[in-house]
Amino acid sequence: MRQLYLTNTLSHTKQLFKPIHEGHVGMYVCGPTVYGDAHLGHARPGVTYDLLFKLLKHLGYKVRYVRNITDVGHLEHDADDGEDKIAKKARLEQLEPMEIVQNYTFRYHEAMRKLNVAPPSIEPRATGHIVEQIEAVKKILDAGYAYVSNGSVYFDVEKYSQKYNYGILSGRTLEAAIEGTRDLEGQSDKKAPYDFALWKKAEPQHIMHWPSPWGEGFPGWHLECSVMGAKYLGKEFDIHGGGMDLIFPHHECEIAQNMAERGTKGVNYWVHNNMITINGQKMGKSLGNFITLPELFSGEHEKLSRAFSPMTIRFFILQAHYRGTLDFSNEALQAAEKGYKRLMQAAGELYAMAGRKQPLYNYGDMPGIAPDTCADGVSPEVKAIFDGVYEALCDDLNTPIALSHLFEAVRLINSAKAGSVELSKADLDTLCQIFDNVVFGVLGLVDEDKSGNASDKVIDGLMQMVLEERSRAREAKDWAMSDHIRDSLKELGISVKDTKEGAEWTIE
RNA sequence: GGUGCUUUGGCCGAGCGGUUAGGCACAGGUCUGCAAAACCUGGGACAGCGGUUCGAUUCCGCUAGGCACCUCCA
Repeated sequence: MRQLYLTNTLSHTKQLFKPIHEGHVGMYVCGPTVYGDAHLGHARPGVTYDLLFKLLKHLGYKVRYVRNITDVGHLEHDADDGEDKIAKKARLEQLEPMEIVQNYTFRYHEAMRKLNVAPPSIEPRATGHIVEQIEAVKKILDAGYAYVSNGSVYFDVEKYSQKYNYGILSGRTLEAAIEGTRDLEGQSDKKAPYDFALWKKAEPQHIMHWPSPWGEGFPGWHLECSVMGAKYLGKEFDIHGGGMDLIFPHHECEIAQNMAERGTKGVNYWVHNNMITINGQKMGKSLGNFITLPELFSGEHEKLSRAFSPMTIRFFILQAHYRGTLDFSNEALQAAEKGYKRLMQAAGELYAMAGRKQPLYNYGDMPGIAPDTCADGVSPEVKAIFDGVYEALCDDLNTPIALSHLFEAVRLINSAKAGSVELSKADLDTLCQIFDNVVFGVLGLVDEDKSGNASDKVIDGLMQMVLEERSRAREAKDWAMSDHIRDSLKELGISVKDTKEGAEWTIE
């Protein structure tokens, strides 16, 4: 089995990944709070952890991947009057909170499916685990790291800090926390401004609440991930992922809760993806500079020059390393689209040359386990691609490097087609294996032109007919007719290319 | 204010103590009725100033710009 290295936020270094139980991996990722459509920023963890999920499986691990849906407890801000995001949306739209949750969960799943992000093994919801969360609060209270105040329960950060390191993940000190949050005084139920809520009392007008030993209320946001992670993956598990903006306070609080409740930090490897920016600034709901995924797919947004397909978005994300920021622009997406199409085009050529059928992996289907070495008899160029791709992926998910090797493969394939390079059967087989396993498998790319439905067959037939007519015109040197057909098709968004083997066409 | 990150060719985006990442765009060539694609070739970069080193884009310091977190955010 190949060795995988991951950057662990906890140790600030790249570490060899070793699971707790050999051959098995438990992975938890913070999913969305479903009070609005997912935007481009949400696509990043979606794709990144889908990649990690698929890579782990491809490396031979049995993976349990838990990604939650936050449907309660996520407040607008930390003050006592902070309103629950779901409840607020429900109030504004005059809907039952669960209608909001249902609608946006469905739409999130739709967007993820289009991006070919596989569904997780388990997708738990916070409201489905109120009982477990109440139990956790009790344990933290019993352990002495929380206090009840006016119907709410707060985590006692100062008490915790006497024994443990609050700030172990984010690198923040308690002093810094004190400095940073001095403002509100007297107004709060909290003993200290940096304490965080485990359970919040529901005000009379609050529409989401459950009974508890401390009165009617709802769980604090940080608690759900601690509780659901432990429930489905155990008191200690391997990987926890999420956006970098969740490091503090969300994940810091999670560790504190874990230590206080069960005496373990809970997670061995913390993996964080960086943000997508727009004009150099973080794309985010609060800044209002976000573009939702449905908007990207349809092109209906003032900042978009046109629509971009899901695979263009996926490729765009894969072209950057997950720990770096990635800047959105129409130009960058157009470049990504071209690169993606070039890769797919070459894939089609490759399978045709090898006399194989191109696989259409979709939505979580995966090929087999990664071979440790490539077959004997392949050329040095192909071997370099094989090794380079796997080394890059196993080196902290370095997809840009993996893609650069794959574009080497593209050049080889095209050169072979042009006749300037010879590829042996072993070479073709190995390249097919790489495309099967990595391009369509781990990277999760789908050839959008070839993954069509029944109506595409009609189009294929029509196109064949039209191109035969054009071919006849060309044989008769009727260039006017020939060009007229090509131009007319162009207007419909279909481009025709004449090659030695006849005319080829693609939909723009 | 505190903590951390970052500055790479026209654009996006890797890497790294000595040898071309890659994609997009651009220029020339091959091919072609024309075009497109493809292939070949090419230019052009490591914010600035010092230091360490035989040698720095890569390490250190300073300066300037940018960003993130410290409220909710993937």
